[in-house]
Amino acid sequence: MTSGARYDGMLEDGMAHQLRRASQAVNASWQLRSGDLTPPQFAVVQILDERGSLDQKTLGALAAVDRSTLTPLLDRLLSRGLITKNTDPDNRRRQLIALTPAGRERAALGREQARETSRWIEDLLGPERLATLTLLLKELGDGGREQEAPSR
Amino acid sequence: MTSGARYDGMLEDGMAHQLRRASQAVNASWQLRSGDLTPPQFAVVQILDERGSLDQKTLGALAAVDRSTLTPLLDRLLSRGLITKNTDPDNRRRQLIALTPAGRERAALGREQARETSRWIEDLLGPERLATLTLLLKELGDGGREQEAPSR
DNA sequence: TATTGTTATACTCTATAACTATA
DNA sequence: TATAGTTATAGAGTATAACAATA
Repeated sequence: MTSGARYDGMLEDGMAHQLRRASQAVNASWQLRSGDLTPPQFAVVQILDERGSLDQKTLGALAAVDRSTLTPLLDRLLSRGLITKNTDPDNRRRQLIALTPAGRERAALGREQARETSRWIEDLLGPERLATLTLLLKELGDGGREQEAPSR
Repeated sequence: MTSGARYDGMLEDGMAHQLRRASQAVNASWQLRSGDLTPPQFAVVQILDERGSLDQKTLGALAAVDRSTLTPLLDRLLSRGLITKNTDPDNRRRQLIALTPAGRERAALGREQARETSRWIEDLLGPERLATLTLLLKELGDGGREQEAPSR
């Protein structure tokens, strides 16, 4: 579990490290409750629940999952009976992904579990700072998409 | 504040997802510059540079890396000539890890690369919000350590 | 008996490149 | 030729459990 002392020195600069540590904590809290859905899996299920049937390209973009990662991820959800996968008759290159009834149930449960994790973080930081953190993370996540290649 | 009032409106997609997306962005920025050191590898190298020789248990705790993850991670750094590994004569169960001269050079380069990533984030968020984000992530990371295990 | 680290095992994420089948 | 998705491949992180060596 990697508990114990923390590093507080020069890694002040290492945002990647801070993000990783924060993720470990949140993921641990999440996993305590969810157990059987990883964060990207949960994202996929939530998005499908919100938006209905989607092709893989759209789904992958929304969930921030690479297409070559998405295929095996969907395979796992498929084998658990949470989603269906059907060729789009209008464009037979596309696979349309949708939640099964069991998938929709799992999504609803997941939302409640996410709320619990949220509450846990709120107990730690307070509601205002949780809102601030969410906002900053979202900006960081969005901003990163527009990153330009390095000049070499 | 009303007792039942919780901040659960904006977080339907889940904090884990936001953290993951932010990590993707920062890791991409980091990888653009660092290329050959993953975030946990970098953490290990930085810690060794700052604190000198450390046994694996201490090192793993500081870097937030599980002991069974640390062994192969160190193997990779070892095969790249960045660290040395020697049995502690005072306690032969312990392996003392230290940076080689090449490892110290890599650490110095890594600090500069981390600073560049930091600047990139600062350009995105501004200095004040970068400081806020760092603080909140640190609290979140620290807070997670105190999470109790589930009763099973 | 307890501690330190290794190994075996398993799962998932991540991404590049080559490939299939459509369009 | 371009697009959607799959597959092959490779590398790394994550963790649990069993184990050896040492204390």
